[in-house]
Amino acid sequence: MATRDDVARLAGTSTAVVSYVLNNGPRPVAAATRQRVLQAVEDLGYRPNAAARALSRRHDDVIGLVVPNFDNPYFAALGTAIEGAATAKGYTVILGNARHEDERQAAYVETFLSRQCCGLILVGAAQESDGRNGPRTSAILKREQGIPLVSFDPLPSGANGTVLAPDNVTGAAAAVEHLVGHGHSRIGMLAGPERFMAVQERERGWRETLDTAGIDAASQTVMRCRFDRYEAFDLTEGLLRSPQPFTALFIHTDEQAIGVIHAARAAGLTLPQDLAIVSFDGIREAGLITPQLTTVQQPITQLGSRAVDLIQTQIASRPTRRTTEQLTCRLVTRMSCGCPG
Amino acid sequence: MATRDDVARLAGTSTAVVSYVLNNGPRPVAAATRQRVLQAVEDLGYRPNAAARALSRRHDDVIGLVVPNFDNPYFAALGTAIEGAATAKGYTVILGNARHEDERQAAYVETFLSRQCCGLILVGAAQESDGRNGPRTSAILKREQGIPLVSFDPLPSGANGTVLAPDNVTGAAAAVEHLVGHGHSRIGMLAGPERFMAVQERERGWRETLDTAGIDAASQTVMRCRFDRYEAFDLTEGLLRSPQPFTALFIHTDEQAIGVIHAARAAGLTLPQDLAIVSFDGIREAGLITPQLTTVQQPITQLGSRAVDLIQTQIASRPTRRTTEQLTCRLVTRMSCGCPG
DNA sequence: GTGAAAGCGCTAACAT
DNA sequence: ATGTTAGCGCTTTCAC
Repeated sequence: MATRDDVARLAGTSTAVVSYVLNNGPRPVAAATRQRVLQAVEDLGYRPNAAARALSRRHDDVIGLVVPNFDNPYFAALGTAIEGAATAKGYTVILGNARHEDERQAAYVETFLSRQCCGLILVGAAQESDGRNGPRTSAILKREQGIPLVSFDPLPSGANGTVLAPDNVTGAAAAVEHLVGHGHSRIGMLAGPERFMAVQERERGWRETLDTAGIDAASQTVMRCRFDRYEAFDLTEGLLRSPQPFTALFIHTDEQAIGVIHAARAAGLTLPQDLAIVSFDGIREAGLITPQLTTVQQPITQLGSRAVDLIQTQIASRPTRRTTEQLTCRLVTRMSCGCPG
Repeated sequence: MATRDDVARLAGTSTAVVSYVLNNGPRPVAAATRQRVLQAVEDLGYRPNAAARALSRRHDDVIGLVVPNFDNPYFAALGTAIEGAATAKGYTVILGNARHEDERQAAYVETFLSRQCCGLILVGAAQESDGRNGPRTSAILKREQGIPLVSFDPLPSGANGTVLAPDNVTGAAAAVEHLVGHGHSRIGMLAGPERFMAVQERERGWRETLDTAGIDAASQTVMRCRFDRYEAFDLTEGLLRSPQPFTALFIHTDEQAIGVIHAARAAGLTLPQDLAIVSFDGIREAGLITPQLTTVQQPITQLGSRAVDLIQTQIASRPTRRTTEQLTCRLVTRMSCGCPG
């Protein structure tokens, strides 16, 4: 493997100059010299050693991204958005799959940090009842003052960075209002595990909207299951075979709603006539499934690019406190709610 | 950030000893000394600098994995399997999303290589008409002699490593035989883009089985579309509204079959009565959708762990030629083919 | 505009 | 069993 020394030798210059041209700085280089260097790089098939560079610079243009599970289309889409935005700005992203385990998330964070990554983006890996990151992850984050950090969950106290999220409460409210507008008064909720902030927020949006509409939320059905379609299917399949105390359901995610659609089909129900549903996220599949899902569309692309922007900002001036930022969602009406489509 | 010097100082020993205990070798360390070192590491919250280590060792225990698209459940599952196997063996995997672009795949390969990764696993990113990797990726692979390499597509000539894949031909044959067994004689195929090896192989299995059964394959319908359910939906939705010259379809992937199921529903067809389908892959969703998919199940977990084993083998003795390895699939009969389920 | 050289944090051969 | 030390390939300050 050719090194920078070889390039310098071939170009008849010093190693410093090679750096200057490869990095476009910090010193200027004469056009002719630059040409010779570039030529030498080409001839040698030279590839810079990123480890050496990271060691010398004490940081690497790599963003560490941890997602809870890339089998989930929403996380896959968000991951793709983040990766796209990062790549466009010249960062490389390295992806870890936490599988919803604090241990694994912590291991990835350690790995990324030890590789001198320039920032961390953590998606939906809460483990604690207060919606914060799990103990192992939290411990690392608290120690790691100054690392650019964007989290889609609340940060542990002591960790600095920004919490980025969709406006769950408002989005959920729009969804439930829409269902009320369709004339429903018995509107249940299929929520997620209680320890997630997003779960709590969407549930709050549901509850408050119901109350505003004069419907007693406390007497409505609340069900809970994990985020995947399979679990939602298992939960609702048997249940939907008998009459239920709701005519409509607000569902925490599209992914879960897809499970409900399958379960309803298995139970012989026709949606939206027998059961109207509205969910949250706006994954692509929401537009494919029958009935097409009315859903609260998250600005996934913007969330991705905003996350990267925030990392960039924090690289420039290290985070010294926690900030929060919410992006607005918009209700996309399709057919599952009872609209003509 | 504490360094190895700090640890040595606190433990009252030399930096070499710290390395010996942290790496469990290459020299033995007295139990008492080891304890002091471990204690110092703990006290300082010391985290080794992976960049420095990679620079010094000239390699890093990281496996670079490139998938074409992690929005696709099959690739997500395979990625998860690979990641799980790698983690279990002490490797870290860094994931790149090529989005089916040679440029992007090549960029990831470069990145991984420049970070001293110890091996490369490339999944389904063929770009050439012969099923091989695209020009940019191929150029890199050819130059990079000796890097442990596992590819799920054919390797460019000049590159060494092993091509790992399911036994597509045999699997496809089993699927088509099953359809013939159900009494179908007009069995079309929904294939993928022709340039992929897997596409050619599954198509061959279909063709040969038809011929063996005395059915003229050349007069059967062949359709093609990309690997996602959306494209399969778009392709077949209009089409299925009018009578078709096939009563059964062998579909290249479950993902595409899901698109067909949605399209059939939109067209008012009932599966499997109006159209029987069998597909390939065995993703989890095959068991959820209605009708449940009869499919050729790939041994996804084994493919993942085998890929990592192969990397490990090649680390021990560098690859000097190309080898091929196929894993057997098995037909899982469910309802989409016409079986009672 | 260019070159020399001092590190960055770690590994491992060599010495004790 | 432990310590010394010469790199690994790159960046960057400082001199010229």
